Amino acid sequence: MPPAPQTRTSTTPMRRRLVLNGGEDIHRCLVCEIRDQSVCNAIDDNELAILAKASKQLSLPPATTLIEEGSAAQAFYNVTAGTVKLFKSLPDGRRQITGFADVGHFLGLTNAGTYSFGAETVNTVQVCRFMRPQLEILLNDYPLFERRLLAEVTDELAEAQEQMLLLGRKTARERVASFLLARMVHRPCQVKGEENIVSLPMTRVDIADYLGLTIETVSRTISSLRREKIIAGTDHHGIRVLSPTRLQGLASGQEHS
Amino acid sequence: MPPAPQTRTSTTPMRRRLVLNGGEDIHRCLVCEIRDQSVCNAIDDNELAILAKASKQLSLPPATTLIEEGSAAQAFYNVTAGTVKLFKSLPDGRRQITGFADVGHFLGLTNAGTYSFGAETVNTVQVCRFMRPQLEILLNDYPLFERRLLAEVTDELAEAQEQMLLLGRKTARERVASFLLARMVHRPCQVKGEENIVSLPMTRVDIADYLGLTIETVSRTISSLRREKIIAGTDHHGIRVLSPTRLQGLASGQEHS
DNA sequence: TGTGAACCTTGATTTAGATCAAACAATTCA
DNA sequence: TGAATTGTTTGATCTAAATCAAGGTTCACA
Repeated sequence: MPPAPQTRTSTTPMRRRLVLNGGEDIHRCLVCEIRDQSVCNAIDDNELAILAKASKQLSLPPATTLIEEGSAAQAFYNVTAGTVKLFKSLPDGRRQITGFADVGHFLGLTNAGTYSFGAETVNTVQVCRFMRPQLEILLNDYPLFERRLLAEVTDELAEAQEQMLLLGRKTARERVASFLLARMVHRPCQVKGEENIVSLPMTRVDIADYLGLTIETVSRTISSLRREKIIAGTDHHGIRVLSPTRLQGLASGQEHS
Repeated sequence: MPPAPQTRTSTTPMRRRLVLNGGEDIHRCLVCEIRDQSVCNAIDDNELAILAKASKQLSLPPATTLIEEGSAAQAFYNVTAGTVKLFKSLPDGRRQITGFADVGHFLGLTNAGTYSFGAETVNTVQVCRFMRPQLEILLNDYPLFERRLLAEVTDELAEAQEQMLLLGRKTARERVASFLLARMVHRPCQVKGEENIVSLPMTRVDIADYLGLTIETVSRTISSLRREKIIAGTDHHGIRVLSPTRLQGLASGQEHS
């Protein structure tokens, strides 16, 4: 696709020239289907060319390292397709997945010069990459963008606190139930009549590393929920929730009350 | 102390009048000793009267509820003295402390209309309280303030991720070591020659609820570290670290490598 | 379409930390 | 000052989840 001619208006300040170096299709952001799910919806329609130029779209195969733990913080990513796992590790290899970033989520924000976490694709992923200087220009020039990012980070912090409650105080059963429920609520299956299908693109190892359990415990717990007809298996990467109510009760520890 | 006369300059936009309703000493922020440790350092010296008027200083006794879990989000607090614990609970009473906010830290930021967490003072605490509308005015009028807040929340998220690694993957010994080390590093004792003294204003119950353990395990672990001469007790609320190196090794799981 | 590798499940056994129990400080306040 | 209360330590026992072990599935690709 040939790049469309630049149609900057006279009101655009000169320093925005700095971001106009991507060489990508400037219509990319205009036609982006998930824009209103992400921080990019803070940029006005007639400024989207600037956003497109500030970022570069990348398509990444499964198990690609996006961010190496401890490496220099150079880029910021917005996920437009697929799922990325974020994690922290101990020297002996123990790993904790701190979150899954799927469609509409960003990753790579940090104050330090180096990333304190790693990031790897779970499946085939599309991201828009913003290099740090470009990101800073966006933050400076678009107050709404900064506000949106603040809101997004605040939400992530609330999610992290919920996960601390899970890791510190919930049983294995409660953890698995919480996980399935959260994925059902936050990433509902789009197909009609299939609302209660939870997609699990990640492996059991990833689920275990997210829930602070072993793969054996995750597997046993899922089997047990299946035996009790609370869930039903479609295949290993999809689960149908038969009783959202019971799952909800389990997740908040109200099994025997 | 009588309130000093208002000396607003002619450049102050009219809508800032909205924040000029505190009736407090407008010099409070100017003489605030911990201003440069907090988000307030984003406000220029000659604008500090606005900050003082936008907030109200409160002195709170130990065990005061600042934020009720699930209550309407009406205020934002900046801690200027003492320590506040933030927590989340399950219906049956299990509790996870998600962090301790001490001097210089803020609390109460949320996107939702209600707080998803609770907050209670550990000891005698001084806070500056900003009501939501005032906070929003500050965010709108002072880009630096907003930027500083974004940085602060980003840091908190990184801390939360570190805590998830602790809760999900560390042993009791590693958790206690990490906790002592983090408190030593982030809240160093000011007294000269006493650099390795860690102050623990919270009870064992609080430490246990922060580390995802029971009080018995916390107590036993501290006793064991004392027996091994890695730490020495001053009293129950103070610990001297005898070997920061060994503690650091323990905290990152390198005990037997 | 078959074969190896990666992934998942189930069973037996072990263990770190929880729970139960009791004594021992420290702090409050009458 | 001392009795009550709250907080801490230590010991004995239990258990949820880890570890160890072995099959069973699924998937990629030759």
